[in-house]
Amino acid sequence: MSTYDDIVQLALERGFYFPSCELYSDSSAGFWEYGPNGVKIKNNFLELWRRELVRRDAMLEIDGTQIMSRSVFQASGHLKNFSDPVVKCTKCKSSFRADKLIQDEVNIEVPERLQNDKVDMLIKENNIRCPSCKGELSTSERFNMMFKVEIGPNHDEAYLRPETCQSIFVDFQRIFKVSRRKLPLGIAQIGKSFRNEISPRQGLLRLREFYQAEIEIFCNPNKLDDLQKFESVRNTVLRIYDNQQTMEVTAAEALERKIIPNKLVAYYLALLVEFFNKTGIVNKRTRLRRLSDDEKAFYSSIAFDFEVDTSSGWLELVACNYRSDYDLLSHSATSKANLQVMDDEVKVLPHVFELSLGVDRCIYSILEHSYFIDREKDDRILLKLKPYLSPIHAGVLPLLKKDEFKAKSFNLVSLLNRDFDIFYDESGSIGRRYRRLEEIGTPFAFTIDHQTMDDDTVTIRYRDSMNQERIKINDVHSFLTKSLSVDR
RNA sequence: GCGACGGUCGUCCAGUUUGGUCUAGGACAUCAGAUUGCCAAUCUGGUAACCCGGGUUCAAAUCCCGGCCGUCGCACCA
Repeated sequence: MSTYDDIVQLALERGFYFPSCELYSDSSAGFWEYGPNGVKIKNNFLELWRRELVRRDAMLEIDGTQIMSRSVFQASGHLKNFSDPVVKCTKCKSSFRADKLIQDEVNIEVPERLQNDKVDMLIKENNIRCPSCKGELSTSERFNMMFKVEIGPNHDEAYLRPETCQSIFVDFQRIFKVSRRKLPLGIAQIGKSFRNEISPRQGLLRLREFYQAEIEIFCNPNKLDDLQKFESVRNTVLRIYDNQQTMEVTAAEALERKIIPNKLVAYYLALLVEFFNKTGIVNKRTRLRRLSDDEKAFYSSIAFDFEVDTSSGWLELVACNYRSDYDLLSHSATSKANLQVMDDEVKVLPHVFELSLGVDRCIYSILEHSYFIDREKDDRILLKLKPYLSPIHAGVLPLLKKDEFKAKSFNLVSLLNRDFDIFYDESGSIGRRYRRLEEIGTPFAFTIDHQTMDDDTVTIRYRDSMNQERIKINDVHSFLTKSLSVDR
């Protein structure tokens, strides 16, 4: 059984995540729910993201709507670029990209944005038939990866956003005006995005409805190397993959060797790497892959993918794109608003460097890199999650199911449960209870035993080492506070 | 979306070939009780499933058709 299967099984058994609407047989692929443990680890992950990126760099966070008007996607290019003409064979039901099919069959250039009836005409004129069975082709239809929704009684056209960043671009002007901030300015957002994938697969790795945590850095394109705060990350080691090889260089070296073109990009890539070093994802199994020209999105001039090695290969977690002025320019043109801002007495249309993170993929990767089977100890399964990411911070367990043990336990629980995620468990043997806790990554367990009755100390048991120590009940709260803090 | 294979308690699996024995069985997990008292112990008892819809039949987990989901391959992935 592969690690992927292990994780899926653990997710199902312990409520990390599971298929949406599974009670009903008409549930669709590509939709997954986070269960109780999954929500907690996701929240903890996002709080770490806020800490290490948003707060550290004094970014501003917003929360935009998921439904956005048609014009937004006209400006962003999604209406045009996100939709393909598709024809189906009436006989064998195969479907084809109409523009590509015509191009292949008749060898003429077909513009992507050709009207449906023109496509149909071309197919008819050239007598194009199904390439696999020679059956007759249907008239063409548009397949757009965006989910269309209708608003109000007039069915006004709108869409579920296919990426969260559009909210940031359309909100930029107001935020910049009212926040009294200067360039460069990071605006961040956590939220859901929606893509009508043709064939979603592999659980959390490819979803139709998914979480993104995006950061858009608005900057003056003439000042990309004017960045004092770069000094704080100049020695941060980046693992960069380029030309089929991975090299480890500091941020400063990467600049000197022109692997990264400017300080601004280098600084944010370094922040991102430092953030991931605190997630429990193994550093040596990550890389910043420099994208070649033909892999880049059309709007991107500099592109790195932050990737992680998983049991199903290298997986893209964060797309880092220098989008230049593509977004603000097109929103400016479509909306007729002037989106220029003042920077040092000069009017400038900001450029954008983007860090677009796929939350669900990160959660999966963290689970996979944390999953261990302890062959020394009866093959116990444990998730070696960072304590601050764990869905349960600590267990509170009475050694015996006696009233005085329970009473002491409840006291301890009430001392802790407003500040930490605590699980109280009195059922079964003590060993079994420890095993259940460590399977969901709980780093500590406090056991109320006979000695507790004498001196108000409890046993603390550590997940990874299984070691035990005694600690005063009154010190437990500060112990947890200290143990759950994130290293600087 | 196409093709191949699959879908049975929370999880994994048996049963499907040859319809009736299935009132659907086991293991692990879970719950209650007993026992033990610091690492998945033991005993007793319990909860819990044939993916959905239609068809064939006296009778369907089992055969047929359609749908949905999953795995893999192809295509797709701004």
